[in-house]
Amino acid sequence: MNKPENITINTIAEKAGTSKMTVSRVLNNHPYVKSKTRSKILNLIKKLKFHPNITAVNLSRKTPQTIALVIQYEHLFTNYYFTEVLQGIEKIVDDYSYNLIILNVTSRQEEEVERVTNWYFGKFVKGFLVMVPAQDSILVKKMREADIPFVLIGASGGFRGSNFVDVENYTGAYKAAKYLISLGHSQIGFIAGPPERGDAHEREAGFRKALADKGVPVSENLVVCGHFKEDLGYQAMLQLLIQPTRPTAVFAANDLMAKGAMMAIKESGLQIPKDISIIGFDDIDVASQLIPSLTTVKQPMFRLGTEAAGFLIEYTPEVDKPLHLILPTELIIRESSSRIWHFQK
Amino acid sequence: MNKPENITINTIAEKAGTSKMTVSRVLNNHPYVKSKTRSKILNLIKKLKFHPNITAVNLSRKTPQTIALVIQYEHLFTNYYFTEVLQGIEKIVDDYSYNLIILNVTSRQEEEVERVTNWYFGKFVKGFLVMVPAQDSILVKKMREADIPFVLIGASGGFRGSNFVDVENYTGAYKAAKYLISLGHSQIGFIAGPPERGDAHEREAGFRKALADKGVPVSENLVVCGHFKEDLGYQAMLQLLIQPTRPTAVFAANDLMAKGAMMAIKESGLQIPKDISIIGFDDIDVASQLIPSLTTVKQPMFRLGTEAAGFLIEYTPEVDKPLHLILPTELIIRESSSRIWHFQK
DNA sequence: ACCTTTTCTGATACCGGTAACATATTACTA
DNA sequence: TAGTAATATGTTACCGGTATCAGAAAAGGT
Repeated sequence: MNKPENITINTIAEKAGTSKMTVSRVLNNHPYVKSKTRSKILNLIKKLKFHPNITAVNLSRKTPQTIALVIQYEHLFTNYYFTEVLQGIEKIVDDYSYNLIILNVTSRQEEEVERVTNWYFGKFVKGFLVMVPAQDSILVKKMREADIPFVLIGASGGFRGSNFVDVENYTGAYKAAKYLISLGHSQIGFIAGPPERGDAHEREAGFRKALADKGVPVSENLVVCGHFKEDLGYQAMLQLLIQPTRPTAVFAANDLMAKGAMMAIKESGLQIPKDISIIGFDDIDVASQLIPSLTTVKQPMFRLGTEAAGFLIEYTPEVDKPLHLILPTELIIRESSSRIWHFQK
Repeated sequence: MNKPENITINTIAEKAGTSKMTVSRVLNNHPYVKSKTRSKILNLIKKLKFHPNITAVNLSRKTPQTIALVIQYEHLFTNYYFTEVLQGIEKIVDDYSYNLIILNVTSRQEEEVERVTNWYFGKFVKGFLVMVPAQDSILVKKMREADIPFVLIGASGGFRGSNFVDVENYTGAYKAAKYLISLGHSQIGFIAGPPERGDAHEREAGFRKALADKGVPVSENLVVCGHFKEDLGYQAMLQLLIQPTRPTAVFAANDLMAKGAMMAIKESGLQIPKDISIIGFDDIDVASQLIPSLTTVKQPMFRLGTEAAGFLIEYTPEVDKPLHLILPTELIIRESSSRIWHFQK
């Protein structure tokens, strides 16, 4: 009758001839264990393939050792940089020996909200990292009402009471536009993101402000929306190309759209940056691999993840002040932008 | 000194004047509770906002009530149908009152494997649903070695010993190609997926077999690779368009590439389906919204999720036989395909 | 050599639920 | 109306760890 071989901390203690408390100390790297005892226990653990029961650990500790990341898969395809943020999160989670679970939410159904918050109420997670674009998310609303610890990633607008990490969308866009102007461009197109999203909105605002500050007029027919999607960026560029005053430079509110736009430009027989300079936002992986490589505004995506996760893990209610962190963006100049080449029209 | 208000099952029992066992029975819908007692307890639960401690529940039950979905975000962008599979999974998980967590893996690092398997060894999850494209995944290898329950979704090739659910890639592609031939086409292009992926391979094989069976020769210059990506589908189509014998029909191994191909066709001034018929694979959401709407091979994606999750949840080791389920695909005829219009060349 | 401090180990209670069994109540049957 | 079955509730032990405190062994100081 070989029973199912359920190896627990007791099994190890028994075989090692110690109490289970000593085994627990070894597991948690407690200093007060004789090195001989320690190694004997470690050997047994390895030999018997013992793994502590996550659930039991969680139950006996006061605070959970797990955090959850909440994302909306539907929107993932415009959150291309998501992967890099996740890497940052995982780095920190690992450093703290925490666990990370990912939860998916779709729309704005009450029912789904509970499925998420139950992980907190059920004392399994310490809190949430929230990456949903919509500000009006009822999930976020419920979390605030219930005093659940959470950190918004990349959605600062309208949440002054909550924790968030975000990037300088406004300033980044401002810098990009200013840079184009400094290269001599004055007919500058803009491919905007989805108007309902805060980050998209801020980027457009930064763009407009830079032009205004420098006395460059914004031609409204050179501002088109591409909803952060590559194919719509392509379409948007086609629109810009048929305008009577063709832009000499185009600023796309994210790299994906910039990529689409570059394709449109190339197909129309024009050259980048000779005929049209192009600049993006995000600095996603492929930006540097495009031909020509894409000038863009780099978001510190990895750090977005580390900061958010670090705060949540360290967070102590009633002690910590809300986290309002806005990370700087950086203009990365590559080949797709250049000084205006010749006078047009 | 208002203490942190930790509401447990004991709190409820005390206030209700019963034992905590009765409360537990109410929580689990056990029939033997007087309805008056039941409603009194339910009211207290609602009033005090009690939520059972997930961790404690897991610890006292023998089997965990949670399953994990393992995905590879890097590859997500070619797994566009992922969202629909997920919905199927969530449906079942919900029906069984289970929980679902999502775990991300990136490459093939040992370290990551342990992070995943620990959820099982730590007795928190009953098993895994695995959606990683690579057959050579060391995660899958380890899971097999350790006898961890798991179900592969959409990756049947080479895993005869493991559980999997997949779709009839071969047959689906065969049907699609046969259909094109039946419309009178004989110069048929094929835009292939990444050669290292089993599903891509099967689709190509089905395509080739159909042509062979019907005595239609495969021109190798009409077979190009698009790696399941939209923009590469576009590029691939451009390739096909400049071939000396332009195809009158093109079969793309997934809808995303078909979408890109359609764009290329339209831009070249040709009409779909008048000049070129096009057909995809997957039936992703947008397929029916394209103009013209896309004829495609529909995968039962939702059901892929329900079957996999259902099996894993019901699974009993040593009793159940391995799950080898291959779901049928269906040819959905829409506007993008038609009988050959005129004789070319 | 004795006393203090530091290092090491164990006993016990507990985290918050559920399982299994026992007991008390009601309902039904003859 | 007693006797049995069905319904309703409580008791106890336990899931597998950790915290806390107490005690033992080793190390250090004078």
